[in-house]
Amino acid sequence: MITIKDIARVAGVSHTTVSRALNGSPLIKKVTRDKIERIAAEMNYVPNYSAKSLVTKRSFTIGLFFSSIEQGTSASFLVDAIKGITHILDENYNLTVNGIDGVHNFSNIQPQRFDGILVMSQSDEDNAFIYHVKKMGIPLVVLNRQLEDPGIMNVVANDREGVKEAIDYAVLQGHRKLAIIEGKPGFKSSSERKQGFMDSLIAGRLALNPDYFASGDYSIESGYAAMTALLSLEDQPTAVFCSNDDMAIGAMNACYAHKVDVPGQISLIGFDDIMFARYTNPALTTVRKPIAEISELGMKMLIQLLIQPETEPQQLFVKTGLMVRDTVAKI
Amino acid sequence: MITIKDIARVAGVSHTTVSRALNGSPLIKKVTRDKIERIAAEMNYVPNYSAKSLVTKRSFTIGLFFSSIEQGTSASFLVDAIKGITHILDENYNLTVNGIDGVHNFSNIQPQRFDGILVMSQSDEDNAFIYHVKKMGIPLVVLNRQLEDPGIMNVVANDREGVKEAIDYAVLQGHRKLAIIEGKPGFKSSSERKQGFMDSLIAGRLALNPDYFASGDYSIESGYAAMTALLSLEDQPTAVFCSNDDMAIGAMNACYAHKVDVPGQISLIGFDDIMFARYTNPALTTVRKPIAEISELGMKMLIQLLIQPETEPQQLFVKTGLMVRDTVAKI
DNA sequence: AATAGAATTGTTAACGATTTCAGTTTAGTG
DNA sequence: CACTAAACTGAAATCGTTAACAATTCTATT
Repeated sequence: MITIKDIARVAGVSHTTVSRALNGSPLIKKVTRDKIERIAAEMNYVPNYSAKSLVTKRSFTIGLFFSSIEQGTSASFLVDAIKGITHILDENYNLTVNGIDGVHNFSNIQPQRFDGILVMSQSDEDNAFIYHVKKMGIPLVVLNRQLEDPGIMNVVANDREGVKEAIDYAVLQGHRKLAIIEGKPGFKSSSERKQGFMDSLIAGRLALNPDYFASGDYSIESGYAAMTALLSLEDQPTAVFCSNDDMAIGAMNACYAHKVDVPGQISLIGFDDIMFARYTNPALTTVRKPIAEISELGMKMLIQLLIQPETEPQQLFVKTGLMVRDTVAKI
Repeated sequence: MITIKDIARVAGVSHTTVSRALNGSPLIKKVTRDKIERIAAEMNYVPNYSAKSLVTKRSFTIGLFFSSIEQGTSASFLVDAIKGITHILDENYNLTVNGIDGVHNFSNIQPQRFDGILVMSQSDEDNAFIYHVKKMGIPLVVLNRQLEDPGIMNVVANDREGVKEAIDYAVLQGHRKLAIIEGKPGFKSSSERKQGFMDSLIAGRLALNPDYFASGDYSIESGYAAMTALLSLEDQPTAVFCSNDDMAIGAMNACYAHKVDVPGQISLIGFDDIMFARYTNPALTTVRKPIAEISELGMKMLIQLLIQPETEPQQLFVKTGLMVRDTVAKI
């Protein structure tokens, strides 16, 4: 492996000069810099990042942490997040991916090992991790889950508003009896989406029927079960909002199994707009959650934080969008 | 930040002794080791990995490279792979995730930065990257795509055999007119699956009708288009093998759009067994491809390679399995 | 009690970069 | 032409660790 000293020898300068030339220091004459850069290229020089890190105390790695990758994290989620991030991230930074539930030893999470950390958070349980990162003084952006703490940079979708818009649309189509299949208890997104649902009903002066609040946990199976329960009701709802697309797919399966026509008998609305949403039969009307945009924006904020550690933390909202497809009937 | 020298001062020994004690060297007396470990724990010592890396020339990071994460990589794929790997990987190793199409500068790929590399390969085009890694002498395991080169550790599913088994099953159900929607041209998996398809037909002494070979590219849309073409045929097939589940979903949509009953009029078989396969209507009969197992096994081989660089490369096959569900009719 | 040999521990020099401070050119000014 | 400021370059220290080799302390043997 060739080092700056080798280059220095060939160029007839000190290794200090080489270091400066290669790092764009203004102290170096143009001709010297050009010569050194040429020689470095010719010799296929690649800097040793361990040495760099040791002295600059920067690790050149960004950590992306999910609540869990073993369970509960829908697949498209992870991909879109990684896409959004690598899209922005400088090529000689490393992006590491981990589940928070997989780090048993917080001591590995220190400034020394991560220049910055992105947390794709789904649950309050992540807070222990988040506060550890904060305490360690590592630049941090929390994505996807709205935080109470204004001291942490936070990028989220406006779930509540997005759901309200979707339910408003269903009401506009004539629906008066609307049910919800709720998300995983304890997840902030669950309560936000439920709020959006209720906001719309209240704004439309519609009754909140306790029978129409079915519980779920974001899994396909729970959507199936909740829908089955809803279908067994004396007074069936005409439209059901599912707190994510996976549950909507489960719900659609339940309808299929019980020979209930969608949207003829029951209308369905999902949340997320996963890739398959447009390919269910009929195609699922849902709220698009822009994970890639959230991640991209989050990464941008993190970079900002790396450059200017004193940047004031803010809470940024990314707009959701209603994707009108074929599962909501006009009645 | 506290260093081994701080510990040495407190313990009244040299920093070398501390280093040895903390790294399990047999040269250290038990009482000394115990004392040092106790002090280190009390002082919340965490080793500086940059310094460690600099002198040991190990980076403590493993690179996972996909052909692309921008396109063509189905979501569940990536998640399952990461799951399988993190499951095995030691906690103080970092796992970085990247698209090969995202590395424009091969010079960043060196032994210095990666202790080992896993390539989740889909296309021949990855070869340039793969051979760069090999040339650099970085321990390497290629997953998912079968390589010609016996000099590289390779873990793959037995696609061909898996498909043959599935088609055999369809033939057993009475199907005589079978079509295939092929995968993305240039992908090894495409030709392997096609081969398995043909193997079965030949073994069953069935004719190979050129009209029944429709081209696709693994995308949902291409499945839709190919199925539409197949449906316009004078003499329609009774069963269609789709080279992956995404295309099968597209194909199912095409049937739905053309009011063709599945499996009443046309039977469908997929490949991969993605999470949604069991929730299509009707549920998709498909071949399960064990990505998590492949990744896990691959990671194990890589660890083996890290310990014993001279381990003989081998080609390992992981078994696929036929998931019989509801899209193949008995006729 | 002396001593060889084994068992521990310590000294010092890397590893490959950046950075501080000092030294040397070069250019500009009177 | 001398002198000073600006521009550039170099020497040496430093980052936190491991490792080669040297030195010391035990243990057991004579």
